[in-house]
Amino acid sequence: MQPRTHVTLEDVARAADVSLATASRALNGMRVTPHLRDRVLAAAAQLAYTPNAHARALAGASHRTVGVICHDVTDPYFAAIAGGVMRVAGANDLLVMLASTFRDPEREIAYVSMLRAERAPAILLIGSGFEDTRWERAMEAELKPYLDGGGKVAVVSRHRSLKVDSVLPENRAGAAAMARALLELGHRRFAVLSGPRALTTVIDRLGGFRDELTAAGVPLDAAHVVEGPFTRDGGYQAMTELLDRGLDATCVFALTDVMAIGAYAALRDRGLCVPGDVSVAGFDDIPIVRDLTPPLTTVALPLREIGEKVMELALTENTGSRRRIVRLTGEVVLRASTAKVGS
Amino acid sequence: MQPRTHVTLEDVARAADVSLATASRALNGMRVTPHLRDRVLAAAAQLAYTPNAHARALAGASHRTVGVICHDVTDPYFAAIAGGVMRVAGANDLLVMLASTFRDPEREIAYVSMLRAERAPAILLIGSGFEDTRWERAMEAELKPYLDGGGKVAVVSRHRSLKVDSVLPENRAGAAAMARALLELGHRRFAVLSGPRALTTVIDRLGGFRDELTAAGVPLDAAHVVEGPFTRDGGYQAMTELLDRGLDATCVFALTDVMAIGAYAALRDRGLCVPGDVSVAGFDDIPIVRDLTPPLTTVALPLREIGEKVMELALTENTGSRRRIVRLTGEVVLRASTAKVGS
DNA sequence: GCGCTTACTGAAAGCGCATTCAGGGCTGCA
DNA sequence: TGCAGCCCTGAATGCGCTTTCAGTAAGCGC
Repeated sequence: MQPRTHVTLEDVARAADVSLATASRALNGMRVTPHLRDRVLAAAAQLAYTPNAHARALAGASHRTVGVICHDVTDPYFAAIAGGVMRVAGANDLLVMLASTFRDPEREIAYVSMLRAERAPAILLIGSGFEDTRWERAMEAELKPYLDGGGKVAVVSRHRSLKVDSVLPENRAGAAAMARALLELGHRRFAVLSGPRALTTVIDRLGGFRDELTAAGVPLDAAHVVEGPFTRDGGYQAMTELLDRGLDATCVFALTDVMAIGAYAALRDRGLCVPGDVSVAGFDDIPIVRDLTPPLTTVALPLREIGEKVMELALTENTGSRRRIVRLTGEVVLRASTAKVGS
Repeated sequence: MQPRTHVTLEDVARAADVSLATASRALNGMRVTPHLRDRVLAAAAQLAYTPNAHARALAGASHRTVGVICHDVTDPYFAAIAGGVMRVAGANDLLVMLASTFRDPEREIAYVSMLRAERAPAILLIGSGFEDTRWERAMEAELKPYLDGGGKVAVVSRHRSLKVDSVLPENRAGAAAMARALLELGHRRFAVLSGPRALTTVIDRLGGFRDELTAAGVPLDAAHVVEGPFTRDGGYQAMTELLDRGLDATCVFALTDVMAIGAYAALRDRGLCVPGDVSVAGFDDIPIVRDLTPPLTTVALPLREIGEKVMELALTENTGSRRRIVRLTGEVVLRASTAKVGS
């Protein structure tokens, strides 16, 4: 902000002809003679006075801006969760500082540092941590003094090594349930559109899916797992690679809906039909997938609720001695993108 | 934040056995004897010192958190623009406070007030203002002292009465171009899925479309314009209403892509084909519409660029005497959702 | 009407930092 | 060796606010 001078509390006090302390009290709703209070309020309104949040925070009043860090706001998955966070934040008269790391761990840490500097009362980390322990260590180191200082941290889908309150979608169970559902449809030859191996989300979803298949006697060949970034284009590329290799699967499981969208496009570009030629399933149930053609079979996560819960975790005191974990189950939703084999 | 005490600059100075001033200078990269500087830096690292952004802001250093207010982060249109804003913000080492009003004007003003209190160096307003002058007045009143205090404001698609730097998509021209394109395809009977009449975006897009049709001798019957909120469900409802009335149009123009998505669903639920039974066109070109079936004909706006530009406007000084206006043109992109009449 | 409690008010301290203003060590030149 | 001049350091000030602490006026019972 420019060096231009602002209206300060002192100006208001002078205009109302009361002391600074009285003006402060009047503005903060503490007991003040009605007569004086009115004068202060009138003066404040007349001068368009806005208290300086920095001075206020510095003087001890807790301030009301929480920090939220996600990978990418333009991704519907994060947008939906952020929406839930903001609903709860708004209801509690909180401002949200939303940062997008664009999947750069370095930037993520830089953001936490800035949020620490802001003395945000809470920091929310949304989205997979990097299994790469180097970064998780750095993050822990960054978070520790913050927590010691009384800050609150809550996370979604984060690496377990971070000892903080968490919202954990049941990725493993959800993927396993999807495996069962697909097996039930008669599929035996699967391919997986996977994400960066380092992400905990990938480990859980891929692991859950693979283990369930293995248990059913239908092992998943490593050659049928293709990796790509968790984006629409990543899904497109991965699907294309699969096709180039000569896909011999009847069903493709994309670890996220966004990747499945890319897979649809790749399939369409090759003239292949979903689910006629190949069934496709996703994970997350972002709002748009029910409007795809065909609507996507997926594991439905209560995205908005995830956002609400993580904000609530940060807002409520943890009275117990252990960190709290809210587990939210995903439910398989069968839509038209998956067909019975042989039908 | 809790009353728990933080590591302060004083602690660092003491640990490094230098004065407070020297510690401050060392940390801020000003000239200090290397020997002392190293000691300070080492002490800071060792104590996990994080400068208090509030104290810093209060002491005069400009602080680095800009405010962005949009209607709804979960809407891909706003998410895409926010993405652009964040890219530029990130490149400039700025934090973004992103607030979602959920289309409540009262909340929008409350957010501006909070941002003023935060002494954010810039406030960005993304999305249609409410033509209802009552709110625009209130917003002006809120913004005036902020601007007088040296704050920067930049807006996207905002009502013209706000005299601030603006990014303006060419809504009117874009809609007119779309009208021409559709006429060229042979369509003569149109329907429009419109949004809240009060929004400037609605006025421009609807006006541009209608005027162009009228000019071509194909007036748009008021009964063929249905209003709904700018959401997927709003589009669904509006389309359904049109269908219930006995739609006799060959082409439906949705004022936003998001509404068009809802229209697709409504049409599908009635067993109607796009574009076989009716052509559909949208506006915005949010990323997902090219993955719809059929891909949506729309007016493509450079959404990310819009976000980048508005952030840049706020970051650069306006040297001229008049407010700056960046006009971005939309381009008609014909995809498979619109067909030639009779073909 | 006097003394005491109660209820507000106002002065002042201090939150953590950037910055100004002097003062002191040092270099360089004579 | 002496003095001007420069650079760097440290003490002190103030940013705008909340909050304590002391003080004063009002209210009450006697």
